[in-house]
Amino acid sequence: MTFRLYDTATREVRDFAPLEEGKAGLYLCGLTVQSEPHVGHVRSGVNFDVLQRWLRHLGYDVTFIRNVTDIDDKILTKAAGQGRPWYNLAYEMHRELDRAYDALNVAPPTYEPAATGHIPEMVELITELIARDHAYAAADGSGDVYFDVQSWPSYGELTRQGIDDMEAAEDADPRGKRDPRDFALWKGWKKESEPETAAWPSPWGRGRPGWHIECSAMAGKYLGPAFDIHGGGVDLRFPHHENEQAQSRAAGRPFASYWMHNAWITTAGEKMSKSLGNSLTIPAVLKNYRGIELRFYLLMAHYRSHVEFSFEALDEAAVGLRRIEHFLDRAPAAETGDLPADFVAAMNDDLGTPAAIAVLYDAVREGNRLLAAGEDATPHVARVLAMLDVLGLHPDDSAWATGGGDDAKLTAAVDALVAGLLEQRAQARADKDFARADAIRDQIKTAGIEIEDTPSGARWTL
RNA sequence: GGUGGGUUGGCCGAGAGGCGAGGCAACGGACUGCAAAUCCGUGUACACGGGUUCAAAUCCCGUACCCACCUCCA
Repeated sequence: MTFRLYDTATREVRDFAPLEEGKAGLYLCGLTVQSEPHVGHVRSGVNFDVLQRWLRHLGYDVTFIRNVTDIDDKILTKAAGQGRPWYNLAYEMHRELDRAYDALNVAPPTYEPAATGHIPEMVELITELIARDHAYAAADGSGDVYFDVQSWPSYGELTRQGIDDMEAAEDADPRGKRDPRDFALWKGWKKESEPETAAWPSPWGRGRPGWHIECSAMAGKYLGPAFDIHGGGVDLRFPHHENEQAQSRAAGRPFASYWMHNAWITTAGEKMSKSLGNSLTIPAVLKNYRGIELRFYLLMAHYRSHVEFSFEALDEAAVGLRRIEHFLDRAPAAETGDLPADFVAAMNDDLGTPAAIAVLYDAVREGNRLLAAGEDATPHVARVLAMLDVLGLHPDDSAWATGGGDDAKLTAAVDALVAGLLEQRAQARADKDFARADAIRDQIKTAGIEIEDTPSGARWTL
């Protein structure tokens, strides 16, 4: 059975056929590091992390490039408003993003290039485009360089739009554009409003890169002129990905074979954005939820499905996850085993994580049934661990071991205290003094600790 | 105006012509001193109106409503 994935360009699920046998090259448009990451931002990170893990599981040698955009209008404006250097803001938010990815067990890519580190590659690409008559330096002396969309007949092919049907942005400054739909490859330095640190030398004067060119340049540098899969959020299809493809192909690079786009996470029916406040930033959510719970929640929906975020749904996901964890807690330890065929089929079908999780629950239920019957559930434990592992949800994964020493010490301390009380309760139960036994249980419960009686004695959980 | 997507049970969320994915909640049962945990059982869901078909949530036509993108966006 082969891996199949939905390709936005062809609008159909297609067999994955890599350019080079046994290898897979992935490029994901990462974030513009201008504010704290929120739940919506990390979705593509988690989705592509699952893709990366699945391709590796299938035996592919994966090269995964996920960029960071560390210079753009917003960063400049925001940093100026805060009275600090733009690079300081971008760097801080980049570190914040790394923490969010770590908390969700999003494995690092092969490399995470930043736009500002690849100015020469972009200049090179722009030069090539000018030489091929697909780009031009603005005649108004602004130092801007634009891509000439009229010079590229297949412009619009990715999103199936004809140039004539596109609305030109009403608020777009026409500047030196030949056509209002031409987009900036290079933005000339505006001395009066932009810091000199945000301007790099180029054949067209000092300036900074347009948004789209960085991805074409970096994908080209690390993955070559042609690579397998390019991904990002649906909003990036146009203009970002359309432009990336146009400028890359116009420069003679075939570019991506498959395009993957994840759907939105909205709140109150709206796109998440800074205007909705900070309650949904990753640091805020992680105050009340574990990273593994958020990751599980994100994987319960298919990556191409729109998700209406709610804390109620996140709570439900967390409860469901705890059932899986509880099974592993009480079942005998086992090594990670093989994946059930149904799980593999679900994942091979365009990363069908919801169907895959259904298989996971089937294994948990059957394992619990065997445990209740006093039979050997080891094979089911092995299967469950294998499935969790490939989804990045393995409980022993070091990513979940946050807090470190203090947490462990605290757990040990609580365990000692609760153990004493449980001993008293066990004695009371042995004496049939159930009133006293229940009083002890209530006392422990008041502290937020649940007691559960098992054949081998009582156990506690927070 | 152009392009793409959506509407599934109390809730979340899969599926894409024929056995009711799965989860959460609820109810009944088993187990338990009582619980908890666990297991077993319980639901006649597919926006609306037509059509095709032996068979439609799934295909076709139409209608309604919602959303995204159209050069800042995960």
